[in-house]
Amino acid sequence: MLDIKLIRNDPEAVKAAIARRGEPTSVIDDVVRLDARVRAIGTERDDIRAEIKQLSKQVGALHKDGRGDEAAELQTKSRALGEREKALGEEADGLAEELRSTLLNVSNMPAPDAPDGLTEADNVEVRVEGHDPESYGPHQRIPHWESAEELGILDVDRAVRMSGSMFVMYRGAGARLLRALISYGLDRNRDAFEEIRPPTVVKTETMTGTGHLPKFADDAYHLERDDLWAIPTAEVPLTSMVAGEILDEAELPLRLMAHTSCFRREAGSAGRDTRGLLRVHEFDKVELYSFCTPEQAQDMHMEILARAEGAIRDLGLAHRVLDLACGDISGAGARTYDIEVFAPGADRWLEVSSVSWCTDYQARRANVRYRPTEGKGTRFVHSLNGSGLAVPRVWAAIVETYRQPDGSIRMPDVLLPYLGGMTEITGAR
RNA sequence: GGAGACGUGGCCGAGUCCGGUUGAAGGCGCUUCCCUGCUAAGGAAGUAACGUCGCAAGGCGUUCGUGGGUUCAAAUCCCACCGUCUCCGCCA
Repeated sequence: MLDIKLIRNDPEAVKAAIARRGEPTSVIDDVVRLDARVRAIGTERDDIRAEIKQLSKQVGALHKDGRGDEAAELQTKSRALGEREKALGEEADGLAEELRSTLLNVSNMPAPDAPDGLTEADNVEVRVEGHDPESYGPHQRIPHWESAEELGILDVDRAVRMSGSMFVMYRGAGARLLRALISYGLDRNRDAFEEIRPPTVVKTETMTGTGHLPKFADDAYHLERDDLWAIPTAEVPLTSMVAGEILDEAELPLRLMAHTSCFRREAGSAGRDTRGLLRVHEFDKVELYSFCTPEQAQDMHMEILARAEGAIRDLGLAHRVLDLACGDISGAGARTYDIEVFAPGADRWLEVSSVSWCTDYQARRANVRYRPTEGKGTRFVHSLNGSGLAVPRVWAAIVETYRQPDGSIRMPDVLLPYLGGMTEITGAR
């Protein structure tokens, strides 16, 4: 969430920033109004509390001296104050809650240099690499859901039978390729990132802490009996890892990475992208994540982008980098770059990574701070995240890009160390 | 799943039975200063976060796992939840 003090001091600037996303700015006025009332009532309540504390001390002293009558008098007075305090308290709490929930629905302010525009059509293409539409042979123009099924390395029908539509199953060499991609994705970042294997199922509290609830409840899987949620991304447990903590500046930047399954109901996109691996309910992903100081954030954003893009580039996949327009940046982000690979068979660009700089927006909500080495007090950290490797779509792009005229699929060189001598896929085994 | 014990500041650890200047003894750690040829030892002072008011000094409030309740007053009493530990059962 946004800094209430910033809104208080300069509501117009905040409104201007929010407007760039195409979101209504009237909520800012609501926030300012609520905030003023919360503070006014809060001050009054605090004064009464202070008075009650004073009286209570006196009561104690009087009892000790055996002056019960005088004490009883003060008690009556204090009791009356207590009722007033309670009433004020309820009002203050109610308003504070309203303020908080209003504030939670305000998205982060886009970075000043994020491109203008409200839709993905306004995204700015930063660069394209390795893409030449003329260069693809007819053998590469076969969508993976056809070629992979034919080779027996992807089995959608049976997965659907056991789990429903939009679930998939990899088999044989296909499963091995998937596993190789995960190891590859983790290993190439091992120089700087700590590998985490977090739980994939978390409490309601945890999902709420990262802002995935209540807003995206419809998009997440819920285990009702135990009131647990399947994570939509490793971002959830990674953020929660340090939620509420105060870090030392010396430990920053904290770099974390995690491979997990990610679960998404895709409630809003039923019927779209249903073929093959374009959009699935459960997928593997290697997530890169960092907490750092505001000063380190810019470089860290570039570092994560470079690492995510590097992984795609070294796999030899055609790809492009987009600088997202304000209106297309997700709620917590201030600046986001997307990486899309080109899948020649499906004949379309597939988003495989979204690298976001969330400034202190997430940290404020999760309450992650750090203690500066110089100076006193605490500051909120900045958080950044990006998919290091979203497996299914990369898998699909490899299967399509590396398909040979004879129908076999050559393996990218960088994956060979993970494939135990398998240089091509000619069948499931 | 059953039975029991427990959850206090950066850490260890008193206080909880018998509620009252206890935001919390003592210790460790850390910071600054003194002493000292250097280091160690020793001495002195300081050492939570957040909110709010204030130019500031500082005042007030909140926080002893979390949330409720009782009371003039709660770390202390009651309830619920979360978590940890021990024993038993079960089990990859």
